[in-house]
Amino acid sequence: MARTVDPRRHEERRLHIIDAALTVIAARGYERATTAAICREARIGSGTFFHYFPAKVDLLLAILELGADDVAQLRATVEDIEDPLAAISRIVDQLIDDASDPRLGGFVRAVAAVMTEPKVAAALEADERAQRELLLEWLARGQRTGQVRTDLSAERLVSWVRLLMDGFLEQIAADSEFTVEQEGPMLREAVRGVLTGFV
Amino acid sequence: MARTVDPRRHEERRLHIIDAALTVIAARGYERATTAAICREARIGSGTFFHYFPAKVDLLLAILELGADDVAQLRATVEDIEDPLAAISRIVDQLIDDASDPRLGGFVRAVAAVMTEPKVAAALEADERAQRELLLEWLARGQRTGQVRTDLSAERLVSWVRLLMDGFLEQIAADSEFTVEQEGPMLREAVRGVLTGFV
Amino acid sequence: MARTVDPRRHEERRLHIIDAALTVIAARGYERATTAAICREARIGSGTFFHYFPAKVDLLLAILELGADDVAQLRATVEDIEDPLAAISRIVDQLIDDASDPRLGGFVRAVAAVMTEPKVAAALEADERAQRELLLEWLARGQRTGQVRTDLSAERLVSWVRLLMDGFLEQIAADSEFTVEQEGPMLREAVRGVLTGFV
Amino acid sequence: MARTVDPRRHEERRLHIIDAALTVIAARGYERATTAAICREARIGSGTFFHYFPAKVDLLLAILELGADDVAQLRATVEDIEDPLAAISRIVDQLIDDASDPRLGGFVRAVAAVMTEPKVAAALEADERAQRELLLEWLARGQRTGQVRTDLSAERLVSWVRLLMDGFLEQIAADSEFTVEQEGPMLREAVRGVLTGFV
DNA sequence: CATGAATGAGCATTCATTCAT
DNA sequence: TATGAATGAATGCTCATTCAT
Repeated sequence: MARTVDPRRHEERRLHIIDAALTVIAARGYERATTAAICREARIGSGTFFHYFPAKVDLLLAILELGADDVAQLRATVEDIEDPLAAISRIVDQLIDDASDPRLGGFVRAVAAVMTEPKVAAALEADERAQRELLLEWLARGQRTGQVRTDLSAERLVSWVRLLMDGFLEQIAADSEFTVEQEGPMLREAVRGVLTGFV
Repeated sequence: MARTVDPRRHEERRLHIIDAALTVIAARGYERATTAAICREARIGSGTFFHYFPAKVDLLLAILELGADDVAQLRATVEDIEDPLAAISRIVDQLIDDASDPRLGGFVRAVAAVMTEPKVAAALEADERAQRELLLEWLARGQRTGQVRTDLSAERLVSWVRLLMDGFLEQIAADSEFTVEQEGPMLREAVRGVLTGFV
Repeated sequence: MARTVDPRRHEERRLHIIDAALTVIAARGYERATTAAICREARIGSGTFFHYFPAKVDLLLAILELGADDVAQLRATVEDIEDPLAAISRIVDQLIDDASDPRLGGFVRAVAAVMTEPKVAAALEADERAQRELLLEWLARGQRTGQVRTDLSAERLVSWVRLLMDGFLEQIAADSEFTVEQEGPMLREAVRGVLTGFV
Repeated sequence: MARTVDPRRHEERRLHIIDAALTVIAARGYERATTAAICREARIGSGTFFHYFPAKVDLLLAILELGADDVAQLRATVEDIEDPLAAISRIVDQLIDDASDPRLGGFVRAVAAVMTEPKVAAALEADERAQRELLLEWLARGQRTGQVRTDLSAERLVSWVRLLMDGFLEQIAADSEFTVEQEGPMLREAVRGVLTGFV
């Protein structure tokens, strides 16, 4: 009668726990998101939790992994776009889309606070690098086509686009008047302003 | 008639602990900054810590209080400036100055992760409000003088300036290539760009 | 469908901890009965302790609860007795029985020292009230049948019976020559003396 | 200019601290009566406290010492009385007098809870022994004169008188309706009842 | 003498993790 | 596989006591 794992069910449940964790971590921060609270939210026993994740930190790592996947997918999505500025716009749109999940801001804050943990730092850095690389390619291309200013290095421009994106997420999280719907377009404008120079 | 408290020494020591705490909290985050670690950094006994702060959270509150004082002082500093854009520039310069302390970024992250705590949330909101109000006044004045765009409300513009400032701090903390010296001028430029439109 | 809680085992373990606590508290007093000492006595880990009781004080409350149950049971036991004096005698016998547990005296002392704690005070008052009420009913009945003196109010008589009972417990605890076996009968006699007057 | 101790002032202050301690200990119990609270009550600095008492426990010991002195004084007071029953009555009266200080009951409870401490146990036992001895002498004398029952050993009778006295104190402390004024005479009656047999 | 700042041992409690069922 | 009872290391905090002024 011993049936081995149903991988589908396993993955489904794993994602269910991740989703619950996202909710709890975004609301309380990583340290205050106790495994007990996550299990309650996910309606599972604590034992089950550790069936799916060897340790609490691995749950965080799994979420970051998912983020890395998203970047890979985004990279594929924009691959076929011709116009560099359009591609970058698409990347920014993706952030705006993601920011619609009200948990994202809180989660990003939460993760930032655990950067000490070497494993988290590594995962985060990989994520960061992937995102920067994606931007870097399109910015460099834009510079080559003359659509993006060249008085700043592509690397610096990446940092500034990231600055806008991070700042955007933070404002969304911090200020209830600052809504994705209203400010999303402004973000696009600001990114374009940074890339073309403010004049 | 015995010697009683020397308020000077008391305040000095208090600031010493706060300084040590700033270091540890910035490096590890609030939760992981154990009182033991802070005491070690400050070279004091645990009893001494609680002699100066009734609870760990009050230390955090004290630091935020210091931040509120800084805002008040900044407000006084710019009071006499005539040109609104110059005043705003001065405010941005202050941030750039503050950001030279490499701990600030980590500390801001750390605080963001504890916003759950009602007392911290209240203090943070007060801080935030003070900063926004200061900006708001000068932005509104700038709008009246026609130096600042008026197609966006002053409130929204405040949010965008804050977005740039928060994002700047985050990049400073996250990216070692992103230095205050090099990017400070760019921040001023970006703020001006936001306020005048990126035409 | 995994095995869930076995309520029987849970209750058993809970009582085991309570029993250990009774020993330690009686010996050292409540404050000096550290949770660590109780855990050692019960041969459990500190985590287990707090698995069964949310806080140390709740353990004390649980013990007092048990006492309240005993009073309820005693009330039921004497319910069918006809003769008021016999019923009161039965109540006194119960105390004498309980006093055979050498820990009782120490425990009573220990509890008395924690009466500051509001929750403890409330529980203790409830206990006290239950005991007084039980006595009161039978004393009043005894007064109506003429077996109990009526020159003192039933309430005052209750206080005096309680005085004897509390004093008895205290002597048992304090004086090794004062044994339940030898002095129990004398207590019965003294109670009867109080109720009928010492002519 | 160095003047040595003024013994009068020293003793005065010492008693002042003891008085404050009595208040605090009676209200909170010994463990919860922090030295800080006692110092606050006595309006002295914590350093001063330890000038007068080497350790907190020594304060308790000093209070018990005072109790022992009272017994000695009581012994002297009754020395000249002829009638044993009158002498015993005088001893009981002393208790009733002492019980007028509403702190006594709480203090007795508090001390009972610290009996673990060997030094306290020793002091308490000395106190206890002194009181018992005083009673014993007069009870034995009463037995010899035929005024006190002889079917119980003098030692047992002592225990019973103590039982009444302890129980009286406890009721005073526990029951606000049970007042010294009203119940004092009843205590005298009860003691007499115990000594002569309840018939 | 009087003071209170400084100390650290000791305590209650939390929480990630293990494991028998 | 899923569960939750059991665990103990780690943490924030209290408080008696010391000592320089």
